[in-house]
Amino acid sequence: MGNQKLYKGSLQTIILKLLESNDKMYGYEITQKVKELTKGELKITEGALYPALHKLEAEGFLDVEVAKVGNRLRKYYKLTENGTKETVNKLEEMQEFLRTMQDLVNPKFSLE
Amino acid sequence: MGNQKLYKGSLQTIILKLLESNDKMYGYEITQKVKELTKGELKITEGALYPALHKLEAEGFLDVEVAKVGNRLRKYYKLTENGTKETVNKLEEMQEFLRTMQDLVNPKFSLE
DNA sequence: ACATATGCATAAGAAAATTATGTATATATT
DNA sequence: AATATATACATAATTTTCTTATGCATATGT
Repeated sequence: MGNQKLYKGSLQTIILKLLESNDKMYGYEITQKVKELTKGELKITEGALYPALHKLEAEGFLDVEVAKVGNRLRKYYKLTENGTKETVNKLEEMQEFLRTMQDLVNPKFSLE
Repeated sequence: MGNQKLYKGSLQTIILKLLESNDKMYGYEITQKVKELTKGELKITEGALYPALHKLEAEGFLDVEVAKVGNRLRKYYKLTENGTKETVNKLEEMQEFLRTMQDLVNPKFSLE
């Protein structure tokens, strides 16, 4: 780790991508999935996650469905129609960012 | 553009990388170089750049040399010994970040 | 009994940017 | 000659996005 700050700005995209792949997920599940997929490199904190989910919901990109499992509650989030479009946009932006950054820090041809 | 916020957290790494490749550069030159290398996708603002340079200098990663060109002054920055080490570290962190992010948003095998 | 895991949430503070503003010289355009 | 754009530095106010701390509650493992 130590490079957590590089992830600044990418949380929304990560959430949207996961929901595109998994139909519906709840908050805690997202934190665990990210930890698993990144082999522990990225740990999403609740202080970042829940506000982000609320914001995406307020913007109309996510729908919520509350479920009771045993005696505990879960809030399942899924993409709205607009959320699906937004996901496509965000993923394109992310790809462009990754390409640009790759070229900047590890240029194949000596551009600089 | 529109994805400027994804670059949050990567400015220091970009500066260090450019100085590793170009020996010495001044602030305005850095903004132009980045604009050129990213084909206009990333525009570093002065409000971000100058404080970042001052911070890197204060941390002992950069040395400054003031030059007068015509009637205007330039501040040339170059890596110190520690700055060179820091650059290696930052670039490794960046590579790991880029790999992880690539796997997250564009997995080759269906991991999710 | 006690620690850890599951599950939600918000508040205080820090970090890193954007936007706005300021100063000054040099060059190109009308 | 006047005006706009480019070059060159800098800082202050504000915003965005996160971390850290805290709070509540249930479930499970030791």
